[in-house]
Amino acid sequence: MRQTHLFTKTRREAPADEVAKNAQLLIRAGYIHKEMAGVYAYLPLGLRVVEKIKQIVREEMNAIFGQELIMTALQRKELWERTDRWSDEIVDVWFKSELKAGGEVGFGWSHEEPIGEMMKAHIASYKDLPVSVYQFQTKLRNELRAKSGIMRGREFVMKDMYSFAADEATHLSYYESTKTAYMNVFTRLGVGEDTFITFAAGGAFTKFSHEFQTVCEAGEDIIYLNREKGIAINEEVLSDETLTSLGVKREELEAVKTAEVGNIFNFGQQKATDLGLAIKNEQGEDVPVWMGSYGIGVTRLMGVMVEKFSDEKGMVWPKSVAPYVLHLVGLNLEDAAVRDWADGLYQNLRARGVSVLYDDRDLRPGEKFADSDLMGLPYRVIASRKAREEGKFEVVTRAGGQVRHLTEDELYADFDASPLT
RNA sequence: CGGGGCGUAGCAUAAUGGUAGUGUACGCGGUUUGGGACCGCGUGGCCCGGGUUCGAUUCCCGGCGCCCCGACCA
Repeated sequence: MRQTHLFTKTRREAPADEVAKNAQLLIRAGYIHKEMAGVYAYLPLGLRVVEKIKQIVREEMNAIFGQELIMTALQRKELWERTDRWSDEIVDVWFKSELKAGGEVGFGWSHEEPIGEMMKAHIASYKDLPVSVYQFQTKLRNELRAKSGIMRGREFVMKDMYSFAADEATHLSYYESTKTAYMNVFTRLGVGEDTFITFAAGGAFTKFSHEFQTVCEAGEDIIYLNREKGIAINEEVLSDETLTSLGVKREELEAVKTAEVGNIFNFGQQKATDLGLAIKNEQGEDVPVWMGSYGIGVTRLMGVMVEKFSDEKGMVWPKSVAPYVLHLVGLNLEDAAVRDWADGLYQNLRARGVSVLYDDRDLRPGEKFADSDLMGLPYRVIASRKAREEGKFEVVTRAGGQVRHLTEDELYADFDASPLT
């Protein structure tokens, strides 16, 4: 992408109404646009990041036999009444509206009920199971107080997956496999070492659910961590009873501020019982299905990554999710010979499949470097008069600031050894 | 939902009971060109409604919006 064609531009200052670092940097760099409190649009650069995160999640869900689908944003009232979750007293984040023809609809804040209901039409026997389906949906939640930029909005993208099994062993084994898949996701995003699976409150159906908490100063949660034993406990379930059952002492725990990036629930057979979702077992008897649900906050993760991967100059994206991997910064482009040569380099990089953003704007170097730092692409290659004359490019990594000087062939060899796509 | 704060140009800010200045961004011209250069000219603004007043961006009331702390977060 040529930067002269890129929508949008960077800005020097963040809006006064944004305090959260993630929103400030994402807005300044032109990744997102604030529509209203807790509601953000994703501009071309931001969308590329969202899509990259989604693709990693998609690959890991597919690896545990998840099948992607997409449910509807509008939901039926009767469905939620059946599980007693339509009332605003019970679920306080509903957005609701009315059909012109009469009748109420809800805007999806979760899809457990609709998915369960839909399954009734498609599974009837133990032979149809197990099955696991997932989607990326924009969830709508009427939060009383949106905050922390894109980390807690009223509209956000979430991956939610639902598993259905005929027997407990299959169900529990699947539940366990999602933990591995989730950790794979977080590792690929570069937050694996800072993400812990915690015991959390699980509602009426299980003693505990599990949350995936990433260490992050901007987070809303506090977890108690014992790194040696690999135990992490949410504040809300920290009790003597919990500690005893886990075999840890209070003084062995370290309090850490975190953001919840994932959450998995084991519903057992209760949810299916509530929904009336049953199958025939091998004896021809009707039995409720074993269900689980598994969420990852895609846009929240993006916010967490900005919070963690940034410095005073701007964002520092890891290769796995950067909107482009390489920032080709052209200098001295007022010199037609330099420009032609830099254009050629850009074309060569593209031909090699390198994900490259080419700053072909006719601006002073300082401004280009500042923008480049702010946007935070992992590698910067400088194409200047000097580079052309010396036959070597300055290649800088955004994260560590390492500087290398490579010839064009060395540059390509470097890419071929470790493709920067 | 309880408490606190704030709404002036695309963005950031200043002053003011007598219709508003600066920076940045944007447009034009010129000088510049390896870390947000500079000169000149130009475009552009007081959240909405009501009240007080000769006159309200300013004071008062209401609304709407935004931010923070807490509560909430299946």
